[in-house]
Amino acid sequence: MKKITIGEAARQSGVKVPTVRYYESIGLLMAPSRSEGNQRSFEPADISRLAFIRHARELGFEIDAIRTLLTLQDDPHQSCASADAIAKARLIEVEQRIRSLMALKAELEIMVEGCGHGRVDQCRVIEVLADHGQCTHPHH
Amino acid sequence: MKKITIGEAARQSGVKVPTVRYYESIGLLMAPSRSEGNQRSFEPADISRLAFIRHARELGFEIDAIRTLLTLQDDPHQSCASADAIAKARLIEVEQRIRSLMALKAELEIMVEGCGHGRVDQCRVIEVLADHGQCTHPHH
DNA sequence: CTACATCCTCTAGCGACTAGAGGTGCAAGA
DNA sequence: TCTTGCACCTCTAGTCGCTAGAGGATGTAG
Repeated sequence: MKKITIGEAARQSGVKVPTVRYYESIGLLMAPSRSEGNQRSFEPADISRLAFIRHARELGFEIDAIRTLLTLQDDPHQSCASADAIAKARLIEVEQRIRSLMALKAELEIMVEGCGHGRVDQCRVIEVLADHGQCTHPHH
Repeated sequence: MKKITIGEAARQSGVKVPTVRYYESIGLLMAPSRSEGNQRSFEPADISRLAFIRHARELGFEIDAIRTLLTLQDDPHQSCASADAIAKARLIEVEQRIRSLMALKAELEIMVEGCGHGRVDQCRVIEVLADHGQCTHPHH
């Protein structure tokens, strides 16, 4: 079997080298075997696992959630109810975040549009920040 | 003049007590005068400043950006071009974040809808995570 | 054999707080 | 007046998910 270095694993999975080591250190990735000269030697399964982690991180799952998802993946006979619950919770988070950001966007637009590019004492950006009561959408 | 304790300042501004002290420690808030017994004694202007900071934080501005916005607020004769630029940059960030979250939302919905609530080996949540190629929107 | 890239471990730092230990101040009730 | 008990004080360390750097070992190509 060919030896996969940490650099190669990083390239193939899209996870950076120090991050791979970090994942190993927090037990998200099994410590791989080592070469004569103490260098990590990964297997194809490790690359898949890293890609899984990376994708889950991109979707905004927290490390602890990923830990659960990984143990589920490791045992395919389990019920996927936990995985479903984690994904649903994340979906709700994302939906809330989007709503909140939309409100912020509206408020920022008012600030930016109202700015007459003059002096600060006429600036709507500063003014709106100073007085929350002026927000059209007090969602936060 | 009445003395405003840190607890009162926190209540009125909506910033937590330890956070007020933190803001003082990083120089975002002038150190207030102290009472006989070494307790902080705030003035109404400090409350406004804290409310300003809190609002800006809620809008997602970073501490450094807020520092700039505060110096602008302190000198109303300056041009508000910087404030405008900061707000515009933040607006662009928020818009990008919304777009990205919409893509995530779509992907999470596919995962959750596809979940048959059976065993993990048929679970779309795990499957999609394991294979990024299945994403309909590879925006990330 | 000599560069040079890549690897190793270890520690410290990022942002923006938050938690906790261990101690002091102060107002109100007995 | 004393005591209870909350609010205050400083200081350090922890949170999350990495990232950067020091200082050294290994592996490969010319």
